[in-house]
Amino acid sequence: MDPVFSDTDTSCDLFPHTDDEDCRGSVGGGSPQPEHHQLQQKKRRRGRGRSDATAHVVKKNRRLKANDRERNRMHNLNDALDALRGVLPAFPDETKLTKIETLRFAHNYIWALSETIRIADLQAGKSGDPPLLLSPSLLTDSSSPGSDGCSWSSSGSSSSSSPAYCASSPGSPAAPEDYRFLQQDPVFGFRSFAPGIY
DNA sequence: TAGGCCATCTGGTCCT
DNA sequence: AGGACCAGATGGCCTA
Repeated sequence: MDPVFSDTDTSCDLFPHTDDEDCRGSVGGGSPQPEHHQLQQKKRRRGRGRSDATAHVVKKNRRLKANDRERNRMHNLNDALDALRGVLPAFPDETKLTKIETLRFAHNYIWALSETIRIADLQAGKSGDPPLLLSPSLLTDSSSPGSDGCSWSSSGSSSSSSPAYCASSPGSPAAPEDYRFLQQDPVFGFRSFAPGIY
């Protein structure tokens, strides 16, 4: 971190006019010189130093404003991530997804929903039945890998729009037979149910 | 205590 | 010129 612009900086940066000499007195000073020379140097230093200090203050203020904007920007980003967490299936232990987990999970979640729709449409086309979208039976097929008691209810008691908690694995809706290629990610575990994301 | 996650600061770059 | 975006650095907190 640049000590010059750190927030814990001395008043020299923020209030250069309050203790002018203390702040810049050491710059180039220290060596014994004749009095008028010292005075001239002091004047010169003062003139040059003031503009330097002014530029310094301007720079510092700009930096502080930029820091503030950056902070707000990151807060907005975090708010968006929180909103995203809010629409993703929750986890039984209520552990908050990390940022990277949230993004990966959202990616997988969207992918899984798309697959669900695609497969449902295919099945509907074969049988002539009306399209079956997000069927609970489709998503909770107990024979499918990764489905160990997870339930998904679009009209259940838990939530009108969110899938219910998974009993032992976080979040991911159970996959039908067609999802047999889905595998647990060694790192992400059940939270990852789409291949080839990384 | 090491490692992961996070917030914040910072300087660089690009865009308006 | 100023703002937005980005990536690196740093330090704090938490957990295994």
